[in-house]
Amino acid sequence: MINDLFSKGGLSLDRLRGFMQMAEAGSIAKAAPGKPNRQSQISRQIRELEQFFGTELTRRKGKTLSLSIAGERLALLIREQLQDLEDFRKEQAGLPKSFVIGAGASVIEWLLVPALPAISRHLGGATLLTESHRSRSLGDAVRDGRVDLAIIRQDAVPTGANTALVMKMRFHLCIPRALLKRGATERDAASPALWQTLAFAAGRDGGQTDTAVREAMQSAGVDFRPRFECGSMLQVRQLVELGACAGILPTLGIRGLDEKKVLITPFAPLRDFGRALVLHWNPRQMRRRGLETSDLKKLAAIIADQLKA
Amino acid sequence: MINDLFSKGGLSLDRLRGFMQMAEAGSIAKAAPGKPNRQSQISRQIRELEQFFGTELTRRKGKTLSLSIAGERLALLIREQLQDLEDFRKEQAGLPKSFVIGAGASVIEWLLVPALPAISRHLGGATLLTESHRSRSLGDAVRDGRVDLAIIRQDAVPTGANTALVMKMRFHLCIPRALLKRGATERDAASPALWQTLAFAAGRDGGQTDTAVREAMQSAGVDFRPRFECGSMLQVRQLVELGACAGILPTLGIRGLDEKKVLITPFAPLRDFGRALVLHWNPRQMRRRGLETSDLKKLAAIIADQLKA
DNA sequence: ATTAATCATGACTGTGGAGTCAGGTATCCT
DNA sequence: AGGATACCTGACTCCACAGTCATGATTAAT
Repeated sequence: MINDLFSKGGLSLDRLRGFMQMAEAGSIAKAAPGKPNRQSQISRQIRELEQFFGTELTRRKGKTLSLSIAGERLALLIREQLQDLEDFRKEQAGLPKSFVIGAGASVIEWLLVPALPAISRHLGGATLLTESHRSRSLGDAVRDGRVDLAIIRQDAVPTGANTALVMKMRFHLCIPRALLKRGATERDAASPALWQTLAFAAGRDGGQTDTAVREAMQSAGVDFRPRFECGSMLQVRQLVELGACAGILPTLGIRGLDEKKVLITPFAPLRDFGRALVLHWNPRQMRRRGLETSDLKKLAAIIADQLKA
Repeated sequence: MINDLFSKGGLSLDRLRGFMQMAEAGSIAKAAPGKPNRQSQISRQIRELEQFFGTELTRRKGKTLSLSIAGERLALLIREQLQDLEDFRKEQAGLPKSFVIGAGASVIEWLLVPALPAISRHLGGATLLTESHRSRSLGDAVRDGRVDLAIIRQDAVPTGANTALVMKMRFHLCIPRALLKRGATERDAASPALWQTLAFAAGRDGGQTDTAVREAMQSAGVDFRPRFECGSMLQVRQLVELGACAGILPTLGIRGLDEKKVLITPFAPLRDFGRALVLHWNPRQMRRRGLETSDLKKLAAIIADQLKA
């Protein structure tokens, strides 16, 4: 019976919350940065929960802490429960729900942010939180409910299900005309020999896109030594826009570039590298939070529409 | 964000539990019988929760209390959450889960109890709790998770889904041979004229079975005045077994009756009244608790097998 | 009108647990 | 080796909340 839960002490919402915070942050220290008192408290709360449940919820792994199998399950359970309570509270108080949407930094900036008002509208005025993550960890975040929705490359999603296509991405070579001879054409721009002489900006985030560009250059025979190596594609675009250098930008990144000032042409070596960007969700999570598959497909369409505007 | 839940006080597991107890019992008084102190506490806990959520969870209905729409939802939510926590605890502690199985009193006695060991075995050694309910309220109990499984007449289940057939029930006229002339046959027993002269025992629980029997007698032209009117069919069977009177028993109730002492024959007026007994469950609830549809169908088969033994 | 339920409220006490501080230990980095 | 980092532990304080009792308000049953 449920009353067994209360027959012995050691269980409280605060403890569950403390444990969940540690689970989300990945370590106690990150869960309470700069607050050593709270750290010791979370440590104790976890120990008390472990006593209550009679199981190790955590495993020492080096000098840091990670979750055991049981801990993973409990963390998932607690997040769902607290979120259900919070949704109930918000609904009763007449407040909008809030959804967390994750994507890479450039996708957020170029695609998601412009679409946020329309998304919120379709979700009944929901509050939206954007979170920047790497593709890899986004899948995990969706799986265990830290992120409600993700915009992510299709190949980074374990299964093809629970996704709706948003757009296909291609790569474009963008060269400020100031760096070219007067009257240069797209044909001129397609020459690797030219690329070798140009100053380039490139990402250096170690992500798939970054790697692909570098490999493509290599196999085109270019000794690719970008003058600027940036932490994100956003910075690459800025440099291109300034006319400081050339760059390879994904479809999303060329919107708003002035074709009079920048020559934009498909980047041939990555012509077949086009990847689909999809909206990804956790079906169980979405069902709990009141979104049907049809809502999600509509959301994907809304985001895709953003590109046409 | 989930942290909003903790930004203001007034939420605690104890309060949620107090509210849920009231919700299950139907009133504060029933939730804490004979404990006026606990009563006042639950009353206060509910008020504090209402303040926390900013909603009325209860409605005064006469001198007693009932749940509002929001209250119903919250109660359902809390029961699920506490049960999930309890399941987690049990699992981690290596203890078996516990399941609540509901049915009518006679079904429990005649069908369910003999099958309990096999059911427990199939559920991995689960602890089983039987609960006697009327058909009508069983449906509700399954719907909101107070009862995990129910054995119930098919026509008492709102939708045909979420059920598996256990058996078909028919009605049998059972007459102690001591009340008949020596050498009486089944044919003799089928005469309404005889019925009129026999002492009968009948249920008087106002249930569908009871009503059907009385109506059938009436339309057979019998002025049906049972000598014994019993609260349950169990008592009817006892009286028949004692040889004190005749009775109409469902298929389940004739097992173990000594045919040498009791003449058992189909009760013709209710020949087409046969009703299916099904195992009924709440799919959402069962998914949460780790039972698949296939498990449940197997359970129904296990219970059905009980009849052959 | 009287009585009995049922729930609500106020005024407490006691306690479990959150919050805080001060070390202590193990591990990693250089 | 020395220092930084991350976690654990013990010893407290303080408070929110469970627990208890007495009483009042409303409604139902007789």
